[in-house]
Amino acid sequence: MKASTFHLFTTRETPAEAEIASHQLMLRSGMIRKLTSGIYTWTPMGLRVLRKVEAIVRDELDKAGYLEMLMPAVQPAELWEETGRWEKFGAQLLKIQDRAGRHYCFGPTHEEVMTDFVRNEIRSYKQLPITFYQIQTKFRDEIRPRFGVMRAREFLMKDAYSFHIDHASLDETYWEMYQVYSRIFTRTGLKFRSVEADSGAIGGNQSHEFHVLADSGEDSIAFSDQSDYASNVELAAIAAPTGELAAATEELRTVDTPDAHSIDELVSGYGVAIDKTVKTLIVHAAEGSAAEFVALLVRGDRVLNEIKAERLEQVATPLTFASDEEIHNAVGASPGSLGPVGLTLPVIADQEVALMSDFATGANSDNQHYFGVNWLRDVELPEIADIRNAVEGDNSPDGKGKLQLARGIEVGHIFQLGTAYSESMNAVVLGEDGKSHVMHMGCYGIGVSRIVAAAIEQNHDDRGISWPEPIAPFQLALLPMNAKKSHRVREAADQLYADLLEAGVEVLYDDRNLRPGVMFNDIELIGIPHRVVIGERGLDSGVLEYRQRNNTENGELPLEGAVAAILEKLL
RNA sequence: CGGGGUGUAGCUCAGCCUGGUAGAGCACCACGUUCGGGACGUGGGGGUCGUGAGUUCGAAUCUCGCCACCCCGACCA
Repeated sequence: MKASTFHLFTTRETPAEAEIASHQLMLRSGMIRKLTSGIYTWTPMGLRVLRKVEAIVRDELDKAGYLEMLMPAVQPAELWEETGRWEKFGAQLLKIQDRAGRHYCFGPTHEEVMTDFVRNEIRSYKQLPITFYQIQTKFRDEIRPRFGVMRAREFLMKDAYSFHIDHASLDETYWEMYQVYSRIFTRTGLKFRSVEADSGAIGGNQSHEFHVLADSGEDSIAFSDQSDYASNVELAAIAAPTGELAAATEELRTVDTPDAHSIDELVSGYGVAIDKTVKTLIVHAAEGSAAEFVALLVRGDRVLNEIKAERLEQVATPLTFASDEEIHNAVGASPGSLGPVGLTLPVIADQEVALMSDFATGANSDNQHYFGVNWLRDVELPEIADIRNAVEGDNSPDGKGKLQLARGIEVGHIFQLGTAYSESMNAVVLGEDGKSHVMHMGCYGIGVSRIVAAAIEQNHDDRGISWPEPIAPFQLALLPMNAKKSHRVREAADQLYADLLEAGVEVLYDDRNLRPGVMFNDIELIGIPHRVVIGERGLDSGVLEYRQRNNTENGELPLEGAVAAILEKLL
């Protein structure tokens, strides 16, 4: 490809709207342009990368025997009403009407359409298992689109759905897909990690996320330093801390704390160590409980894990925090002054809290706290549970090692859906026993456009993008120096370009007749992995200059037999 | 959805407070010089100042409405 006709839409300045590196670099390198909030045009350069990722995904899925198809982006409301998701999906569902006033949505996902197709076409267990996939533009009306294509409203996604006669078959395909995903992400050349994930409200019993590791990632993942355990931090269980309840060394005392309405104020205003504070959160109790509310205790510097809390049988689903007014009515104090001592509500303490001694907590009376609180002596030890987010250094739940935290960008998610959709949509097949069986389903997503952004987050420097070779828009950039004046350079470059094309190399030939600095900067910004420079100096001594994008040293290649030498350098 | 901010040339921004002929740098076009790490000179094209009302002799500038975009928050005791 010649740069003169391919058009590079690079810019020197960073658009003000871009915050993170990948967004800035995608704009500056001319890969994308914003049309409106969360909606982007892919330029020829950007599209090349997107297609590279897509090709890897498609190739591995095809090899695994899964079947590509293409479903409509626009879907009728009736299908979504069958599963109840027309209402449940929420504001992210883009609803549209045709001229007759009929209701549709722009598909954010395709469980309904897929299940509808399969229930109409698949009749017998003999046709199972079967897995279909598509690579298609999705639309989710994100609450807050940001970071360019990383969290866009319109995005390219690979979604796959598998159908099975029973759970055992689903489980088999699920783990097969897990392996396929591992191969896909390995092939992209990105550092990634698969983690146990929340199977969430959809139900099902298995779910894994695949994360590209990057410091700027929106998700936090926890993994053991001594085993294979890895999990979304939201889900990461924490093994109970070892140790005994320490003996009390302080007297229980009531302290007037008119300035302390939060843990931070308690710590900064009254000299309490934050790991000697306990915060008390009041949530709604499960329906049918004796009490209306439940108190949850976590250490002052910890964060309640809502997924874990919601799983407690005493706690209402979905987790609902009591309002200030409800707290006042139930306890007689403001939210900032709550504590377990003298509390008449059921109390559940985080396992770490249960081992604390001499701690500070609200006195259930406004403007007062108890200091020097000790379990057993001052208040009965409550029920204990794991209800907080994991932090670095917690015990790994598999009993091996400590947890470490890393940031990740979720680029893949696999799910055992079970019969959630097939049941509500009556997707059944005849089994070997001659009876109807509700099909078991799995669904498997990959954020194709997000992978592009994630790859940049993981692979860039102050000069621009540095693509992993498998997804680079071009393998090689060919830069002639002063070709305008030097016929020798021009001819040598033209010839090498033709030879490289002949050899099947994806080469970007910068024939724009620009000053060298401009070409170098553009090519480095775009992030092409290999670069060959042809100049008068080299021609005199029969060499080409060669450099890799992630290197700052120049090397040389012989002009004679240059193509073969270049091919050696390519992946 | 709540809070904050910004809309002026393709991009980054100044001008607005204190109303009076719309600016800079980059980018773009022409010519010349230059040519191994974002050159220079000369000349030039390009903006109904987001939009609608209002105030005023006069509005980019003041007032109000609307729209768009960006940021923060929606784990708080």
